[in-house]
Amino acid sequence: MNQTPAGTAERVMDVAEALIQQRGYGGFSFDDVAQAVGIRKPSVHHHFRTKADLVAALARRYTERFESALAAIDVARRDPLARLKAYVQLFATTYAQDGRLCVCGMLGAEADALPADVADAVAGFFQLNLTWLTAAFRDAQRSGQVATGQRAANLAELMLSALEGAMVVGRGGRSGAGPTAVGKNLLASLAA
Amino acid sequence: MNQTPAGTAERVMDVAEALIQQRGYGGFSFDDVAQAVGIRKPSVHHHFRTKADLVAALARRYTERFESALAAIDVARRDPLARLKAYVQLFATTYAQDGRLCVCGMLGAEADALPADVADAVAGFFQLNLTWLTAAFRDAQRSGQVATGQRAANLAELMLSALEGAMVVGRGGRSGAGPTAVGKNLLASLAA
DNA sequence: GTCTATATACCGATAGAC
DNA sequence: GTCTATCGGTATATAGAC
Repeated sequence: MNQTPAGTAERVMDVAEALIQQRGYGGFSFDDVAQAVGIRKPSVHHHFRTKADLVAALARRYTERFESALAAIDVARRDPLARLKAYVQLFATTYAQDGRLCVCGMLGAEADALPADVADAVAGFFQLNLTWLTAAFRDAQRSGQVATGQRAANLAELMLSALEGAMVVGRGGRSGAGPTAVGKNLLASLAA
Repeated sequence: MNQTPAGTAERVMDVAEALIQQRGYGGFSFDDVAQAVGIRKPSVHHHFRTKADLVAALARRYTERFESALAAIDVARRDPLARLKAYVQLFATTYAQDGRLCVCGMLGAEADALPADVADAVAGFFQLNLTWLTAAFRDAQRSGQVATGQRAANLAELMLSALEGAMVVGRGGRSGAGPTAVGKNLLASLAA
């Protein structure tokens, strides 16, 4: 009647996710994960046959959670600009955890070295974000809160790029303020 | 009288640089470099004692070349906005080579997994860029080409973040337009 | 300056007992 | 579901001949 101790696979993904955010796909091993979870390396393989399986599953879970967060913003906020500000906060919260990068930002940088399944999951994350942001900017332009000189899809890519890049610059350059300030400054610059 | 065949160390750095731009610090080995250069692994160690030495030297060379490119822009262009457009082109040229990332953008993402010497070199690159961009935006604001609502230092971080992020999003998301379009759209949005 | 050979460690992954 | 033991491969790095 007792199946999985209700959560080992999830704990494995939790640990692997944090390691990817800190060191990247090539920067962690099954042994790292095993030690942090408190089991042995073959036990990790029992839950995820290969490293590609583990990271692809983790990237899909990350994307699903992000999708839920976006849906929650749509429910909680009706003001278009308030939605965009809440979106920035999503990245800020991640970065506030010891300077952790977005999982798919890190994996996107390493895209050339990733298994196909993982690269596909990363592409799905970016597509999800661009679609949501495009709609949000379109609404913000219609409500007169964002200038209409640029196409909404272009503003979406600009926003996503700025936030992903702000994490990289903030971490690599040490002095960078991170996604909170960059997102805030971008929205201020785009105001109608 | 014959010293180094005048260039093996440089060829090693050339190859390692391209591999980092494609796969990251953890994604290439001395053997990869040796094969691409056409020598054996211990010969690479003869020129650079450790991997950290190689990558730190390579990152410093990259920063020096970037510094020269910035100086060349200052000489060739007097118009502040034209200088910013030329800056965008620096990133666009890199990305146009098979979607190569900025060396320090890639290394910045991996910062937590980097030897101290390498991380220091990466931080120097970002600092150089932020300093130059801050001066360029300050001049563009004074000439009336860029809106004055934001501090020049904040616009500098926004621009650098957007360009670094555009490479990550463009590569990871496949559909992304890359730094050329993102930089152009940002400058258009910031116009006075 | 380049080579062969090697030391040592770690990697992802599997076999099979409990 | 977790374990011990291990395979085969590759990593960084060094010793010493040419």
